[in-house]
Amino acid sequence: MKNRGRKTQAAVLSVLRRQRGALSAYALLDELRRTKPTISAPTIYRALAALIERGQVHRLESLSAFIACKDSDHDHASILSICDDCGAVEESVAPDLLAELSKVTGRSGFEALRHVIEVHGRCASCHGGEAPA
Amino acid sequence: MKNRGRKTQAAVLSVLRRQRGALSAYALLDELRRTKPTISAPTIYRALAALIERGQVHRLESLSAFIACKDSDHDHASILSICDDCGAVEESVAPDLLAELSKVTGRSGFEALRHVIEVHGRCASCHGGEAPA
DNA sequence: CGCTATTGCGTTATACTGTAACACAATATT
DNA sequence: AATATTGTGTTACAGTATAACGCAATAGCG
Repeated sequence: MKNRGRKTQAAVLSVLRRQRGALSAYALLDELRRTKPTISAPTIYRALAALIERGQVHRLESLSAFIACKDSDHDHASILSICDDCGAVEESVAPDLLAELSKVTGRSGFEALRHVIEVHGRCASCHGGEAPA
Repeated sequence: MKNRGRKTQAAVLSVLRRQRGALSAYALLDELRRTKPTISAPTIYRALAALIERGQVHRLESLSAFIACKDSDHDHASILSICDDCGAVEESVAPDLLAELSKVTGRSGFEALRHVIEVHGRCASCHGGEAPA
C-alpha cells in the first residue's frame, strides 16, 4: 500500500493551499493540531519532504517556511518572489533564465543540479500602496 | 568609537576565510572558543550580521551556514554554487542575469530588492572524480 | 485463515539555529 | 570628574529540525 502517509500529506497540502503566504513548519503544526491534536513535528516534516519531492510544496530557504505550489505543471525549479511587507509569495517560471544560470555556474565545470532562486522585495499592492509603518 | 565590535568581527572573518567551505554559526562558535572560551551565540550572530551588511560574508540560506566573500569588490548579489559532495562554495557574478531576474519577477509589478541565488550540484573535481560513497 | 516478516508512520526526546532582554563597558557630554 | 548614551557581551529562551524507537499496517508463508 502506497497511501499510508497520504492522509497527512493531503491535510498538510490543504492547509498550505488555504494560505496567502508561506507557513512555518510549526505554524502548520498548530493549524493541523486543531483537527488532530496529537500530531507532532516529525510527522509534519515527513509529509513536507514527500510533498516537496513531488513538487507540490516549495520550501522557502530564506524564510524556513513552506508554501503550496501554485501551478502544478512545472517540473523545473521555481522563482519565488517574496513580499517582505505582506508575506505574499509569487511563483514565476523562466526556463531560459535557469539555463543561463547553469551556464554561468558551469564556467568552472560546476554541474548544477538544483536551483534555489528567491527574490525578496515588495509586491505590486504593497509598494504601490501606503507607506509602511 | 566605531571599532568596538570590530575585534570579534575580524576574528569571525579570519576563521571563515580559513575554510574551504561554509561554516554553521555553531561550528564557527566552537572554533572561536578555542581562543576565547567565553564567546557565545549572539556575539557571533551580531558579528555575522555586521559582516553580511558590509558584504564581507554571505549567508547560505539553503544551508543555514556562512562563508567569507571571496571577491570583495562587488556590491550586487552573488550567485553561490554549492558542491553537495565536498562542500566547496564558488561565487559567480552576473549582473545581466540579475537584471533579467528582476524583469521576470517584475512582470506582476513586484519590486525586487534582494536576490537569493544558490545552486546546488557538484564541483568540477567531484563530478569528474571517483564515484560517491 | 492465522503467523511471521517487513515497511515505514507516529511519537518521544533531543540537537541545532537564532534572538529577546538585560547588565555592563566604553565613549560622549556637561 | 560625574552623568548620559550607545551598543557589546551574556544569560536565558524561543523556533527549527531530526535521530531513534516502537507500533500499525500490510505482505508473504504455512
